[in-house]
Amino acid sequence: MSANRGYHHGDLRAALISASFEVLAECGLQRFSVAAVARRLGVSSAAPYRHFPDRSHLLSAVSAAAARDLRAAVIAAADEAGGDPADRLAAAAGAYVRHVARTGAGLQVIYAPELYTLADDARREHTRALMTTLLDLATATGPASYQDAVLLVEATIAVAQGYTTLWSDGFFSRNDSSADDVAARAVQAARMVLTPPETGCSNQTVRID
Amino acid sequence: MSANRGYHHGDLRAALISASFEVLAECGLQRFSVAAVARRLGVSSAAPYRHFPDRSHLLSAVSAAAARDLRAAVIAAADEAGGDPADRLAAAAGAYVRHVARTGAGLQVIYAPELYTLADDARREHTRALMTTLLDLATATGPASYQDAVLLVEATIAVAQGYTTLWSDGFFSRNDSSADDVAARAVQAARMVLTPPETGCSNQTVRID
DNA sequence: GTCTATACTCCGATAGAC
DNA sequence: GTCTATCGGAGTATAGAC
Repeated sequence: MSANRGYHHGDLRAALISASFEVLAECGLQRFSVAAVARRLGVSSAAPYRHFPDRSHLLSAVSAAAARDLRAAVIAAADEAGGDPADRLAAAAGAYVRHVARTGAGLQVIYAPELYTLADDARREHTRALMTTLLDLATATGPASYQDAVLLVEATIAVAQGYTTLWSDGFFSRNDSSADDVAARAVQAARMVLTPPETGCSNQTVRID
Repeated sequence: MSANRGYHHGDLRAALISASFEVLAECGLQRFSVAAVARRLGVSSAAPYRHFPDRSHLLSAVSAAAARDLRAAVIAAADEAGGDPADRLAAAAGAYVRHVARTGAGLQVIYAPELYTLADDARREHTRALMTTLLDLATATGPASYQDAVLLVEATIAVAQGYTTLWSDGFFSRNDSSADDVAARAVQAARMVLTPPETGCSNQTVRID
């Protein structure tokens, strides 16, 4: 995995995907460029095109990897959250915030419009699995219908994405809020969106601690 | 300002700001360019630089206008929402979604990192007024502290921004969901985040109706 | 498989004519 | 105040050497 002598990488393809996450985390999708990824790896700007026909195909591979990793993070967070279905779904919001803070590859990347026309079965499969996982978590909370389960997933993702955007756009002062702080706030907010207001609700306002 | 002659605009400065919103709505901040704004107005790519020293200063003026318009929309939506403080704050989320869908200038533009170093008193004043308005709405819901009011504003904006991003990134199928549909969902979700779960809560899951 | 070199496009910004 | 013309830089992508 290290930079090698001469000019060769052991596995430039994998290295390109990995480095793409770093570029995304630092620059965002807006300023993502194949050239920047190549620079980061110390290879020429032409080298990536031996492994991906164009920028979109690289991004598609990144999207697939991001969906796979995010799904794993969501599952892990849900299992850590315990048995309550709403807690488990809300935990997915926290996993999302932390994942995007770390990798820079959120829904903007995973569902980037420019990838929609691309035929990439691996990516399709990973994004489908991610959505299935989220829908399963939502269904477990006992919505009245499949439609409602979809709305619950939407709400959860919207909360997570909202806090993520606020954080990455610098709306929070970076010094005051770590990614984990923001993730905790997202979980709290998601939990409230998902909570049928009846028994055992203790919070009066949105709080971190 | 000046008279119209030949290719001239009466007020190119104002026209540039207005056209910037259209470019933002179509391309997003990522692909926003001074050149595209000029093209849209049928003027040369050099013309904007007679009115703004550089791209950042144009964006700063756009940011100020966006903050002013968004604040007006928030106030109007709150007044329409009636007397309940939580309803009024939740209505701000809907106003935000509709505003961004229409103008393309959300927090990513209003609080764009590249504008932070710029000294633009007009913009500062408008963004400050917007935040004050939101904090006033939050304070009216009776948070335990100023800190909590800030957190309520954050939660409201996060929900609104989340639904907005999901919509603009094509996560919803455009055919199934209009901007107003999405705004309604955002209001519903925001209302639940803001609701202390005690009396009179009827919704079991997130619904539009 | 990676390099160098290059063609092309787009953008930001400036200079000078009118 | 706007135009034409132009420079410099960055990015995508290709061609051909090794």
